[in-house]
Amino acid sequence: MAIERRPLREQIRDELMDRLTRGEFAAGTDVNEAVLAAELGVSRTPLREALIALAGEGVLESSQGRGFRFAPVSRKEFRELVAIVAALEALALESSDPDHLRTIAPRLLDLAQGFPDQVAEHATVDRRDDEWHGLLLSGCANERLLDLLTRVKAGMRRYENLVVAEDEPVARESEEHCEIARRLLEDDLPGAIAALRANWIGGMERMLAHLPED
Amino acid sequence: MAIERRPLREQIRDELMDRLTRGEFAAGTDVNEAVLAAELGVSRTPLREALIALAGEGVLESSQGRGFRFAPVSRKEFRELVAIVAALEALALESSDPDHLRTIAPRLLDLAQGFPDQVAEHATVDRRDDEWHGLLLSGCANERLLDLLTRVKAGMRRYENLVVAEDEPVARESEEHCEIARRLLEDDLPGAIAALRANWIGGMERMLAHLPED
DNA sequence: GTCCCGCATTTTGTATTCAAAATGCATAGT
DNA sequence: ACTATGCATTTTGAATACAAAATGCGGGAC
Repeated sequence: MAIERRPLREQIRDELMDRLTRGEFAAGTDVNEAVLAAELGVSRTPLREALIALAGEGVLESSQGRGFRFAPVSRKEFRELVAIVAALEALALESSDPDHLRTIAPRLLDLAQGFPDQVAEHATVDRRDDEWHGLLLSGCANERLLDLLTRVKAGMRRYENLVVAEDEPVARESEEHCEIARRLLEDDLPGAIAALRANWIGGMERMLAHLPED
Repeated sequence: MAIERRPLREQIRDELMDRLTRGEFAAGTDVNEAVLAAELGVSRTPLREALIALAGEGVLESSQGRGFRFAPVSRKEFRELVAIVAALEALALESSDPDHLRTIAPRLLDLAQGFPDQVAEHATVDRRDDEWHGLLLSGCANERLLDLLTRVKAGMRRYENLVVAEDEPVARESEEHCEIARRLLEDDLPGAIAALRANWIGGMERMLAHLPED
């Protein structure tokens, strides 16, 4: 039995991210520390520590005397975040071991091909997408880069539940993943990186189409 | 008179970064919260909040029950950080307004040419380097990217005071900056980006040569 | 009726207190 | 002599208490 021994602030951070992903917090709304702390069954101290950590990831904003609020969303920021993640994942791929990439390529192809047909709800699609990208980057030895990526992606999570789910984009996404995997199979790293960039940019466009105007 | 009205945690964070840059904290050493808080004249609460923020930037590490320590340095991590910053600055340049770049190119050239001759101490060189890169990125509209860059660069600051200062590298740095500026003058954005990457990689090599082995 | 001022209330920011875990040392046992 | 165990001390983690700032409301002036 591995008993849970982590600081409360981390558990709270994770719990808040979970709730955020579930759409329980509206962007732009204030955090009431006392209420939230009571709800979580902890004191304000570790809660505030978690809030500060999340503010560092761009999930929250804070202003003097006014506390924390869930960062407002905007099409502009979404584009910015996608550009950053695309560049970072491209770098991660670039600095991955080519042998390892060749090894995982078949599995990546399988994953991408296997699931597009079966209808899945939004959350499932996202989870599978995360898994796929996780495997793609599993050969990157740059730990700081992987750290940074997870943090930036955390900042993107608040956009996931804003888009209206559709069928077509899922199929498109799958096709793009296949394309990347195929390039890797052929040892065409530059091609794979270009396809990866295209995947992010394309995904962004598709999501922007379903994002409400500011 | 603009009176200082910022949360203590932010002032503390800045003060700690200042001290870190001055080399007052050795990498790998533990933080004693009570002692440091007393030294700064604040309570442990805002100090811990600052420490958590710095941990999010990779300057500190924390482990359950053992508190915070200044993150150990390694040649591996340094290479990782440089790779990240190079990619991010390249992206920033890529997404800058070409007109603006052309406008600032002369000033960049001036700055790069003006100062290599005069001998300057390490801290001055770094500050000037920061200023130059700041100007270079001044046309980037991606706010999240600029934010991220400053945070990642903060994580790099602990390496600055580890290298033994030399004369030759400064001159080399200056020449590379000139090269970048010239490319921008000629409207050669891809060339400028390549030169920028080379500048980071080259600077890394030069610093690595003066970094002690792990 | 509207605007402004001041007070009461709420909420955040910081300090202090308490609890729990880790560290170090001394001692007993092998 | 070396290891292990128990206790005292130190240090962190979390909760509570206190102070200061912001918000909201009601009354009065115009």
